[in-house]
Amino acid sequence: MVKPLFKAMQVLRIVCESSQALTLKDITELSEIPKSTVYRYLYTLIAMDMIDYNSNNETFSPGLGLWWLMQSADPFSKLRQVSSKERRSLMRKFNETVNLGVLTGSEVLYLEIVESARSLRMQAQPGARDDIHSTALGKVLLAFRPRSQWEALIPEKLVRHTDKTLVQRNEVLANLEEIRRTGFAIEYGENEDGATCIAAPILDSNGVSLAAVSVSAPSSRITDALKKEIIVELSKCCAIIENKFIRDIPNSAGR
Amino acid sequence: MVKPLFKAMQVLRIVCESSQALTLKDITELSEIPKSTVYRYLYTLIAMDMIDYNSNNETFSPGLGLWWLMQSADPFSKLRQVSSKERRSLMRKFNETVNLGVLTGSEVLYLEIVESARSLRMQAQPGARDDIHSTALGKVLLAFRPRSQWEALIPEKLVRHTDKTLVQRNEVLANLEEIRRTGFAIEYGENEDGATCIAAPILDSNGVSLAAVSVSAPSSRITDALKKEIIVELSKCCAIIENKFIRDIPNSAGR
DNA sequence: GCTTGCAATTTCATGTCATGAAACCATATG
DNA sequence: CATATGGTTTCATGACATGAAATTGCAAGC
Repeated sequence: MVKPLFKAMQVLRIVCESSQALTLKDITELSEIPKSTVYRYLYTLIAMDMIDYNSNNETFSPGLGLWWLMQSADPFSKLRQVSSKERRSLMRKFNETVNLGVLTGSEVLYLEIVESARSLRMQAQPGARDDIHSTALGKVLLAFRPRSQWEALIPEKLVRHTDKTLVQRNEVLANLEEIRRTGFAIEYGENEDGATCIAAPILDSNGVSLAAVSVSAPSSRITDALKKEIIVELSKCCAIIENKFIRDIPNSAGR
Repeated sequence: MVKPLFKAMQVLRIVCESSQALTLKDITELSEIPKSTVYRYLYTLIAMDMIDYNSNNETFSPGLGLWWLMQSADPFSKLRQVSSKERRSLMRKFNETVNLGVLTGSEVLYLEIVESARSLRMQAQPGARDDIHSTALGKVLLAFRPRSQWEALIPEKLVRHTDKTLVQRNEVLANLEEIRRTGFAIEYGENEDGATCIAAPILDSNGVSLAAVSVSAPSSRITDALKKEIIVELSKCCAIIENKFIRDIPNSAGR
């Protein structure tokens, strides 16, 4: 474990996670690392373009270097690109918000959101996270993982978000079984009151979920007929993405 | 200048810029840093989630940590989000590819591209770069910068991309003046044969270009009438984005 | 204009710890 | 079985990261 590297990354993280540009003093305090040390880290990171220095107000902010790194490194960029058209057309079809998410750690991560044009619509920011057990996206992602992961990711004690949240581990596990059978997840206000969400998985060639797509809308708008239609279109959409993705993948099958 | 940090960043960069996952040996050779040192860097970076280790084939690839950093740090995320709907609707209006770009260093950087659905269409990848002097996007971005920057960014010797490329500095400077007067740039096959591109700037409150939007299409499809229409719609689009962006900005006016 | 305060730089003696050669280990290949 | 290849660990060495403290630079207050 290389200490200067470790500490410098903390500094970088602090700079990146702050919404405002920070001064040396700020960073020193937040990181609890001596001033002169932080100073040298910053200096080095600036030389590498990881951090920008604004000489007007003597503040530090995230630099373009990171962006360059991501440009080639973003593990989801293929997924996003490949799926972008399908998700957009799905959004237009029902005029409801369409989300793309993946499992990270024990949460769902929203990668990208195509918002509907309606004024009453579901809203979230890319990068936001939610619990697995209370979202259709989360449950469908987990359902299509090896069952050995289920127990690890669904703890005994589950956070209640609304009246309808499943807080019993057994309930959730049963739900996962059903999702795995039917191929999609549906959730009525378990995560947020009045919000319904329908999700389907994007699977790799082994049948393990890579990502999932969901349509989320105010419960009031989701009639039974519409629900059926959404499920059909959503499944179609995911199947197409799956296909595209698998055909596109050879370049990531290294050496 | 903190050496371990500096070298570790090189390693990180190598891992990120490679299209395949690399082995320790690969990285050692590419970075020309001793094996054991690279090993420790990698180990540390893995602990920080900046790099992923795949134990199956003993390879290293970019990790999620970077993605998290970018999530909050991406200097263009606001611009992208704020402009996304306008650019999409512009694409639909003419069914031609719409680009969003910024100036970095002495090149144009394509931030995001909304592709038209036509089979003959302009294509580029986000993160791609082009010369300033041969693209509408580049010229419009530079035209709306202080004139003092013009000379610095337009060298005496200009690279010729096609028959039509302006390779005389004076020609380009005159062109910039005109663009500044008219408010948009148009380019017929100066960068690529048969490709026409029309661009307009997104300006900050001082009239300096932050970014630019362009419509690019095969020259054969761009009639005079269509050209005029595109210019009108493109200008409208940019004006709307400008407005949204300026209204949204307060949170980035730090401390 | 002088002083005071605050934050950014720079200095420097100290000893930590990053370093890389070499040894070691695990696995594949002939 | 021998050999090679690449990953992992060890270890003595001294380079260099470190942080306290001094210095500079700037701005506000008196």
